[in-house]
Amino acid sequence: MARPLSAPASARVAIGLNAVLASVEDQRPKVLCARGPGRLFSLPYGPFDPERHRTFEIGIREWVERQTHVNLGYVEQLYTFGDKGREAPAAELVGGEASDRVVSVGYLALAAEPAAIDDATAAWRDWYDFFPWEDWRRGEPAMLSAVILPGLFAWAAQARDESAAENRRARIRLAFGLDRDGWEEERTLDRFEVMYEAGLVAEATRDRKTASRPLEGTGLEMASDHRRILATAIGRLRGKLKYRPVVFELTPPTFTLLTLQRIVEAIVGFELHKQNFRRSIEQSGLVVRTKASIQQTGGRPAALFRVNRPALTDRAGKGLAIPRLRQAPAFTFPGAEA
Amino acid sequence: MARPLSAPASARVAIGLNAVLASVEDQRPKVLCARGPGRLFSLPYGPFDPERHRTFEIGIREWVERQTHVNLGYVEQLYTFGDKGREAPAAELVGGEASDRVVSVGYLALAAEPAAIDDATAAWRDWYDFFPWEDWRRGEPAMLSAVILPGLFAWAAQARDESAAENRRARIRLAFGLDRDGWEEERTLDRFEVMYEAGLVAEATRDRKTASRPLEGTGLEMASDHRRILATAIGRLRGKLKYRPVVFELTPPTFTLLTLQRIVEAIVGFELHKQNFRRSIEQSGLVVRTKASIQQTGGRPAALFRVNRPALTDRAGKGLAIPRLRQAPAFTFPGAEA
DNA sequence: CTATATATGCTCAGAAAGAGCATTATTGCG
DNA sequence: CGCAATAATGCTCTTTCTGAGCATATATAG
Repeated sequence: MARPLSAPASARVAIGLNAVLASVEDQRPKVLCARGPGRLFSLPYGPFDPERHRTFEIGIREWVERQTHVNLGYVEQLYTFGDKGREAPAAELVGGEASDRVVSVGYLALAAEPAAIDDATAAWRDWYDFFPWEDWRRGEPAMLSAVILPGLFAWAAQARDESAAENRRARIRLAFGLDRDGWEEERTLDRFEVMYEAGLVAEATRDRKTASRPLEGTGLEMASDHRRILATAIGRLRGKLKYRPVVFELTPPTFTLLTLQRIVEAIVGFELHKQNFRRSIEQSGLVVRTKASIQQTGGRPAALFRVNRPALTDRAGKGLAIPRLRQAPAFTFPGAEA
Repeated sequence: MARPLSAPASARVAIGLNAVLASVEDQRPKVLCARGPGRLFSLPYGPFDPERHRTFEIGIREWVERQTHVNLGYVEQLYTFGDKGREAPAAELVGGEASDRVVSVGYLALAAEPAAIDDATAAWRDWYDFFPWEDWRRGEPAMLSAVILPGLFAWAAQARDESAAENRRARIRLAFGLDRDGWEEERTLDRFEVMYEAGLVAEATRDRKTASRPLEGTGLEMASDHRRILATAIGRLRGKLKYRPVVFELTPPTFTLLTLQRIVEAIVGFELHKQNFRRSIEQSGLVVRTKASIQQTGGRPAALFRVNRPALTDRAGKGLAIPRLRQAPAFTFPGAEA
């Protein structure tokens, strides 16, 4: 079992740090974007400099905070992306020579509010601009059954043999909740990857040279594999909500329970049962009622709450209950499936 | 917002792949270990060669399978470790010059059974040799209240001010379940990190030059930060069991429900309620009863089950229920705490 | 045949989760 | 002012999930 202490020089690669800096504003989940090569949106990216940064996290915090003046409350490593071909498009712009391998470590960071960005090349974007099919707050997104699922089924049908086709169908079922489990909001990445493989998103046609054209309604393209990273981040955040009290990294100092609910809904992408949401939040002990209350437009004034900081560290083990409304009616699988 | 397409040459680093290859044999969770420098145990390690491997996962599979002849069923990226100082000990062996930064991407892999290793320098070890306090199957490990907690409390008491001390105490409470939530098996990494910071494990005394001596009963030392990686893997696997049917990567082709239960218990580190475990397994539809049965030593013969493969992909969304027995009586916090 | 050791079947109680009804406060308008 | 509209809050009910434990069935070892 070889254990070389250092890799051959040929094996050196550059490491980049990608940040998905998320925030919720006005019932919209936002992500900080830059304009990459070819005017594509991209995630803010900074090289990791081993000379200056003792850890990745220090590196990420430093350059994000310096460039955006946003104080990162919460930072979490997402995934390390090292697939070949990630940088292919860039290499081709440069002239077709074999591109340097760039490995990037993706981070998820949360900010309480989308601070003004002083850089004209950067802006906060609603993350559903990139994943319109992920927002079910106003019901099932139309492009799902109109465009995406038909496209996926066609792709499944093109498989070389029946076993491969069944395999593709199973992946579609799982990712899009066509089986008894229904739509699982945290499968964001699975959904994007199936769509990518099926050639339904712009990145797919760009990365391969094949002619399958991306469809309308499959969201905005991003540079490199940034949309995949963003999908990973959304899925991770959606999952994390349930078992860690991370929402409070996104809340203002004081908020009503409905505000809190809207923030959660913006992230998970569907509406919650109001009364049950309050019940579980109040029981959790993660928030405390302040004496103040606030009246929004028409309606009984709402009590203002604030985070119960000590409970946050003590009970870091608990997340929020996500009381769904009636399970969205599962799609029926056209042909071949029940 | 700078987005350099390639990092300066100074920023290049070597990437290593570390594998935690886990298996369960004879009611013991095992991990494949090599003997590192200084005869310390280490995790198998291979350099990532961007020329040869299109993805990390391909790289990991290739060299682990080649060297161990174990077919990796399940492979999952764990975390990317890039902290400075990770390789300090090695560098010092080499002569004290500034060590090259090595970033390592840790992977968790599962194998159905610990295949014979043809390499004298490698061996399967019970992972509780490294984390004896994590095995509660025969009740609370003695060294916890005898050695570890006292050590941690002493560390908390040494904090510079009361606020820092309370902070340390909160971390200890959370990691070791001293508060109302009780012991949470998946907090393996938190526990190890607190112990490391408190100087209770051998790695801590080795890495700093300080004189705090590691205590008896705090497990076997590993090279570099491999024990941290292993702790991450154990925690991840323990958590994953609950929401993905990964156990079946560790089972023989056919097994009794008790065998399955023992495998789960080996991983989570505590005993389960037998009847409730069966109930949930049978309801899950993840296994099917075969006609065969088997009689072990004394006792009614047990039905043999096998995995229900189609259900595994379809219902990949569900994990196993972990029906705990009576919550282990929470420790009481000495002094200062209730 | 008896003592033991499991495997299996079932029941019961309490907690958690999903739904929906009823009441209470405010604002905007005739 | 009285009424409609809009939320915020309080509660109840039912269904599931979970934790525990009792009872019965089927082997093996004397």
